[in-house]
Amino acid sequence: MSMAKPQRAALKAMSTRLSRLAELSADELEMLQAAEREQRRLPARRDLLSEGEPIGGPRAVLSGWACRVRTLADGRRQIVGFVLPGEFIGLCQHRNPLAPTTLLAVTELVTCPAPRSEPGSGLSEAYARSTAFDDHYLIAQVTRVGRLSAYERIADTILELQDRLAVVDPAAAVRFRLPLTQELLADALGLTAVHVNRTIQALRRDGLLAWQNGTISFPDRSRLEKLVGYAPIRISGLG
Amino acid sequence: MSMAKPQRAALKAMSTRLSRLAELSADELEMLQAAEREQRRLPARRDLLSEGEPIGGPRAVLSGWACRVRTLADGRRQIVGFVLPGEFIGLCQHRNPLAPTTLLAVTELVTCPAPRSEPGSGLSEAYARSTAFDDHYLIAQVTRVGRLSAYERIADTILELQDRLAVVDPAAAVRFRLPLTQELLADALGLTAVHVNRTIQALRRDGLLAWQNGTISFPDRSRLEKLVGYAPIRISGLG
DNA sequence: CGATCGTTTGACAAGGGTCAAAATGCGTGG
DNA sequence: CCACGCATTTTGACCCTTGTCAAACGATCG
Repeated sequence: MSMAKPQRAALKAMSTRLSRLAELSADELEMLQAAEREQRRLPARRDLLSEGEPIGGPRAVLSGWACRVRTLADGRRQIVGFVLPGEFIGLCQHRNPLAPTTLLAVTELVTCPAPRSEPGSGLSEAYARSTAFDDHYLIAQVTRVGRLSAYERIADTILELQDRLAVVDPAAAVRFRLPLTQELLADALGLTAVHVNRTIQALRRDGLLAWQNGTISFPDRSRLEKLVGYAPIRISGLG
Repeated sequence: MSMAKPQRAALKAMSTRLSRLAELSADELEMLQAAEREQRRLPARRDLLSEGEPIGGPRAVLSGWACRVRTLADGRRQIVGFVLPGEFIGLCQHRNPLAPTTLLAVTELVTCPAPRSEPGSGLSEAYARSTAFDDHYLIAQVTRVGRLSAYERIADTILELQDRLAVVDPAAAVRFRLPLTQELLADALGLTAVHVNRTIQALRRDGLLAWQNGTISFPDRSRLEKLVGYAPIRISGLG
């Protein structure tokens, strides 16, 4: 096998997403693109970071999926959230931070460093907005797991994931690869894999979800949104 | 009854907590104490802020409890977290932020503005650490609601609340007032009030929880901690 | 072509929800 | 001090969603 080295397609999820989050200067854009060339590659199913461990500098995911996991003493697992292309790991304002969760590569992963920003700059605004989105995702996760039925949880999650993917890859708004096993979904949703399986079948039967070979699409997205009360996230006014 | 006007004891939860989170300069401390005199009082059971609404400047809670709520279209409610004395509302780095949750006063509430900090200052480090704690609380909340049994959820929550209260009020480490109805607890834990009630009775029967007239204590805290796998939060190394 | 991982199915169990009513507590006003 | 009204807690009976255990099925990979 030919490991590592460069790859053909340029990966630019970080700069793409950040420039949608705020107005960036030409300098900042260039800096980001330079950072995107310092890639680090990681095999699937590997921990990038363990809970309680000191965090290295902030990094962005350029391709692949990661998830943030809490594992209990008896082996129960809760996935607290996913990290998608263009999103960040370890964005943190204070000194000597420790990882609040373990970070697990769901698929093979390409990451790059997230450059430092000047206070008051466009880039720092973009980071701040990214952080605000992360916050919303966590809040949405609490609500999902706390108050939605299994049926609603699954739909709501996948709807959110589609929106997040589409920020960086417009094609995802039509259909997208979901690289999750039903067991991972279960761990994210506070369910068991068996029940996730049955519930997905129900969604399919109801004509609300198509999931073939790991590719997702929604036959009638707006009906589904209404049914589970999904609404896209807004973090700021005048935006 | 003698309502309102000033109050006897000086409220200083904000400066107390912040100075435990980082080394503050004398100037900063003074600024905080000045801010603590600009109090705003709010009756219990009132919204301070609604989901999706523009946020005013950041504020701290000086006394009383608030909670962050998501309400679904059909009336289901999820409490995403609590805000205790010394903790913040609307700490946010980006411009024109919208509230991600509704903010509800659980008890009567006294708040004050949270002064701006200079980048790189001790105060800004303290804010950053406070934010990191908020993050942890949210992550813990996901894990609780996603993977713990009712019994564990209740214990784990109350243990966490005790630790958080004790930051500002050492006496809370022995026993403290929990101003929550069983219904509020239920909405926080993704349970029903009826089930919360039965579960609390179980905790009492097991000699793990004493709850009389709204005052909580733990007859054997370390046993309880082990039983539910509770561990205090650490956000940073060398700290 | 076995091994392994993920999905699917079935039968059954249990944790927690629902509904309804009784009991308790508490602030208000007489 | 008592009486009322409301909110909260408590109890009981029953039900439903989701979990558990086990096995079969299907893909993918050395």
